[in-house]
Amino acid sequence: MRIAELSRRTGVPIPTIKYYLREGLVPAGERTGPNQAQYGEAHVRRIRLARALVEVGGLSIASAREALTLMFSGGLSELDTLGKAQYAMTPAREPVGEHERDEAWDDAVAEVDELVAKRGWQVKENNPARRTLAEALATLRRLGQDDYFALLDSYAEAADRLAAEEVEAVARRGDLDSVVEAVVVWTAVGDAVLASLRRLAQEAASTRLLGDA
Amino acid sequence: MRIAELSRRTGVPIPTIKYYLREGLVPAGERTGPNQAQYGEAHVRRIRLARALVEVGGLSIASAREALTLMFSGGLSELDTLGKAQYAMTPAREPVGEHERDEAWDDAVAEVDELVAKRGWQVKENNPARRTLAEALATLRRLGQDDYFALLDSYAEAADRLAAEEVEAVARRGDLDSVVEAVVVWTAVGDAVLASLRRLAQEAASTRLLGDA
DNA sequence: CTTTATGGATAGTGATGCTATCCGCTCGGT
DNA sequence: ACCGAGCGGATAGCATCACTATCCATAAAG
Repeated sequence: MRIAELSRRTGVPIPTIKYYLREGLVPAGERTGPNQAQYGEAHVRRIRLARALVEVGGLSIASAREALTLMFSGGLSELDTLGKAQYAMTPAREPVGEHERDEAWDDAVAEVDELVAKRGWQVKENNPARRTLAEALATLRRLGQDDYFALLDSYAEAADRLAAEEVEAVARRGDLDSVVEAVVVWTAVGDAVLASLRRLAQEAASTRLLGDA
Repeated sequence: MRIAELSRRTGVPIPTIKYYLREGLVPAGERTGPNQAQYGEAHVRRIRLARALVEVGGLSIASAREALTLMFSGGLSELDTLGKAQYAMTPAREPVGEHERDEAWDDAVAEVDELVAKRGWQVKENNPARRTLAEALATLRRLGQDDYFALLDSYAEAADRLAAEEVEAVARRGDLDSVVEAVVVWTAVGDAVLASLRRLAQEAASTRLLGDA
C-alpha cells in the first residue's frame, strides 16, 4: 500500500499523513527504493489511533506521539507502560506560578491527598492528575463555589466505580499490546464520552426540575 | 479601582486584562474621563470567572465570552439561560464531513438516540453534546473497541446520578444570577474534576489488579 | 512640575496544526 | 522505450489563537 491508499482508507489528507510521519506519530513505511515505501494495516490503524487521540481526545500532537510511542515500544512491565501512557495523556501544565500558591491552593492539595487516602487509592505522587484536580478545586474555592465540595465524594465514587469496570474490561483482553491500546483509547475518548453524557444528563435534570414550558 | 489593582487582585497581567476588555470577556469600566475608568468587585469576579473557564475549563476565548455574556444578560427564562450557557460551553465542531458519514457514524447516532430515550432524558435535538457523544462512539467503533458499549450504561448511570445531585445543589441557590454562574462554572470545571478523578481511580484500579511491584 | 500610570489603538509574537510547493525519481499504462 | 501521474522527502507558507508590546495623549501622584 502506498500513501494514496493510506489516505483513502483513513480519510486523512496526504499532506497530513506526511506531517504525521515527520512528527513520528506514524512510523515510516518499509522502504523499497530511494523514493518508494510500503505501508500496511498497522499504518492504517496507527493513523486512526492518532486521529482519535487528537480529534476526540483533544491531545496535542506531541502528547499523542508520546502516548503512541509508549504504546508500541514494549520492554516495560505492564503496569509501567500503562502508567506512562496514561501520564502522557494528561496535557503538560506549566509549574504552579506565584500568584496561584495561595491558601486555596494549599487547601486544594491537602484535599486531594486526603481524598486519595480516604479512598485507599494507590496513586503515585507524580501522577499529573493530582495537579489538575488540585487546580480545579482551588479555582472552585477562589470563585466561592465552596458547596462543590459536598459533591466531591459523589464524583470520586462515580470515578471509582467506572475505573473498576474499565480496568476489568480492559484486562480481559489477551495480549499486552491490545491492553495498552485499549487503555490509551479509552482514557482519551472516555473523557469525551463522560463529559457529553454529563451535559445530556444535566439538561435532562434541569428540565425535570424547572419544567419544560 | 484602576487597572493596576485589577491586575494585582486577579494575578492576570495588565495587557491580558486589556485584551479581555477588547474581546468582551470583561465589560468596560465606568468612565470618569477621556482616558480614565473605574472598575469594581464585579470586574474582579468577572476576570476570575473568565480565567477559570479558559484555563481550567479549556474554553476558547470566544466560547468563554458567549457563556459569560449569556450569564449576565438576563431577559430569558431560567431554563433558556441555562441551556444556552451550557451549549456555549461545548466547543463548536465543524459539521460532520463526508468521510465520517459511514456506518459507524449512523450506528453511533442511533445509539445516542436510543440511550437518551431509554433513560427518559428530555434533551433538545440540537444539544451539541449529542454530536460530541456520537463522534466519540463512532470513533470507538471504528477502532474496534466495541466492548466499550457494554460500559456505556454504567457511564450514563454515573452521569445521571451526578447531574441530579449537581442540579439539586445549584437550584438551592437564591437568585438567578447565582444559579447561572454556578452552572457555568460547574459545567466547565466539573469536567476537569471528573476527568482527573477518573485518571486517579484508573491508576488505583490498575495497581490493584496488576500488583504494585 | 516631573514622573509614573492610564485607557485605547495597533501591531507583533510564538506556538500549533496543518497545507502547498518543489524536486528528482519511479511506477504503470501504452 | 516513453510519458504522465504519483511518490517520498524537504522546505516553506498559512491561519488561528491567545496573548504581548509599543505608542500616544492624557491624567494622577508625589
